Parts: sequence; C-alpha cells; structure tokens
Amino acid sequence: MELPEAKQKFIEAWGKLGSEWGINRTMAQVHALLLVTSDALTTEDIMENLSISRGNANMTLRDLMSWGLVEKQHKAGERKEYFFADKNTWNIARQVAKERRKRELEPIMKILDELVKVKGDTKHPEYATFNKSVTDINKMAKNVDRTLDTMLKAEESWFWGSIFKMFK
Amino acid sequence: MELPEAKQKFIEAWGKLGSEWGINRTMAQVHALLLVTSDALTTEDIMENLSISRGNANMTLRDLMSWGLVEKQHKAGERKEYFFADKNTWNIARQVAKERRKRELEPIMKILDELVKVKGDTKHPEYATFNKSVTDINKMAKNVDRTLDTMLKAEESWFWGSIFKMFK
DNA sequence: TTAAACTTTCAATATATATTGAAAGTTTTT
DNA sequence: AAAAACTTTCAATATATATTGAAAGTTTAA
Repeated sequence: MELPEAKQKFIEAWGKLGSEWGINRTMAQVHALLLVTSDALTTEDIMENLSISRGNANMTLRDLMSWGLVEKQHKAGERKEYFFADKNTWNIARQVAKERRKRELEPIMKILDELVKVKGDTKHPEYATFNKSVTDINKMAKNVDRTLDTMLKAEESWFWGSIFKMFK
Repeated sequence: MELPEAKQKFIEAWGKLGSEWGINRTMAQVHALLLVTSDALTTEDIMENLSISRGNANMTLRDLMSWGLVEKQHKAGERKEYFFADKNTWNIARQVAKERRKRELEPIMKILDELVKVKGDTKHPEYATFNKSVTDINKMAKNVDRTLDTMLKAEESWFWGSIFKMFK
C-alpha cells in the first residue's frame, strides 16, 4: 500500500470510529488528516483534501480547537491561519477523556445524585428496584470519575504500567 | 421528587447519555425503563410507557437482546413475551465493553495493523508523521484491548480495587 | 382449519444532524 | 478610505438516522 492510500484509509477508519462514538464524522476526519500530516494546513488545504465546504471546515476546526485537539499556527509574514494537531496519542486520549468527562459524565452525575436522594418505601419493589439501579450506577459513575481523574494526572507509562500490574 | 417523576428523569438522562455515545436514544430509554422496573414488561407496556410504535419497540428490544442487556421471559399459561433487564451494573458495563470491543475496537485494530506495515522513507516527514501516529494509536488500542480483556474476566470489586491501588 | 393472539418486517415518512455557500464580518495592505 | 485577503455566520438544503404502522408472518387455541 502506498502512503496516499494509507492516509486515506486512516482518515476513513478514524471517521467511522468517531461516528460510532458520537463524534461528528467530518470532525474525526479533519483530526485524522492533521494527525498524518507533518505540516500545519490551511482551511483551504483541508477543504480540498476532504472535499468539504469552507463553512464546514471552519466550524469543524473551531470545534476541534474547543476540544483541545487542534491549534492555530501563524506563519511569519502570512495572513492565513494554519492548523495542526497534537500528535501525542496520550495527550489526545487525555484531552478527549477530560472533555467528555466535563460534557457528559458531570451532568449525568449531577442528575444521579438527585435521583439517589429520592425517598420511598423500601418494601415496595418498584421503589427498591429504582433505588438499587440508580445507586449502583451512581457508584460506578464515581469509580469511572476517579479513574479518569487519575488518568488526567498521570504519565502514560505509569498509567498503563499500573493497569498491567493488575494481571499479575 | 416522587417515584414516577424520578423514573422519567432517569429514562431521559440515560437516553441522552446513550445518544451522546452513539447509542440510539430509544434503545437507551427502553433499557432505562427496564432497569427501573421490577417486573418484566411486554412490548405493549413499553410502547405505552415511552409512547413509541410497535415496530420501534420490537426492533429496539431485539437490539437490546443482541447486546446481551435484555432477556425474554415467558410466563406460564401466557403467550405474550415479557422482557427484563439484568440489573447488575457491573454486568451491564462488561457487556457493553464486550460488544463495543467486538463491534468497533477489533475492526479498527485490524486496519491499524495493516497501516503500521506500510513502508516508506523514514527521512520523509510525511511518511514519518504518518507512521508515528499510526504506530502510537495502534499501541494505545492494544493497551485498551488488554485492559478490556482484564475487565471482562474480572470481578467488580477486584477490578476497582486494583484501579484504586493506583492512587497510592 | 380457521380464528385469534401475538410478533416481525419494511417501505414510507418523519426527525435529527450535518453541510453548503454566499453574504456579512474582520483585519491588513495599498 | 477603499480594496484585498482572509474568517465567520447561518438560513437553506441535503443527508443520515430513527420511527411509524399496516401488512405479512407465526404460533396457539377454539
């Protein structure tokens, strides 16, 4: 397989994976393109490479920046904006974990905390079932939250090292 | 807050979380409904409770069964099918992890394995960048895969216990 | 064997999400 | 101050995804 084809394959696969995980396919593809490109790219470059419109490229890039995955670069003597992605995979994973925690985990934890407080007759199966499910999910959410916290503070090698000690 | 309202809140929140993670909102809501209901429910019950059509209820239930999250129950002397969800949160998490690994992680790992093999001139920045990103992502995918494997074999208390030892 | 009770299918339709592109906005240069 | 070079916005539109509901299929009971 030649490099251009391989890049294309990667962009497609990354886009597909993204869309399966609730991330806009185009956003994942722009990210993928920047991951496999050594130079920073202009909006123009990205539009051309992925055959998308200016508006789409612009919004997607801003979105990627809000996720902390892409940054602007300015080249001396040029007005155009260039974009590049952090290529450190561990940083990417942490950044995604951080954002999803903030955007999705925190809100649901807030709701679960409310629901756990709901009082009722423990003898009543409907209440008991509700309470058990909500309480258990809340506990798991808190476990996930603590684990993410560890991950966010950790160095990659230490993190996976600790995980793999679990095998022994 | 009263139980019916609390149930409703839970169903909505679970549905929203699901849709953010690439899981059909209705599917997540049916799952949520079954999680907070002590009795097994009929298709009819679910249609009514969530105001969805028969076709939708039927397909969603089959989908949930294919994820291993819901099972059929037959009551003696009745023809109707009843559905109930496993309420063990750890089982749910493992089941979801197992399915997503099979459906999403495995396919992309296969592609990454191909892409890592692509040969090129290491001195060429375009190739070097591609190769580094793909290689690193491949390694991370393998780490995630091993971790999921551990999780799938593990007991809940052991798993979280091991995770939390990481804090020390 | 036919009717009733139930489940499944899937083309049509509705809804949600993503994309376009041209106009408006901004900054720099002349 | 006007033009040029660029970025942003957003209503209109296209696409993808989810849902409906009625017909077809299946199983059990009369």
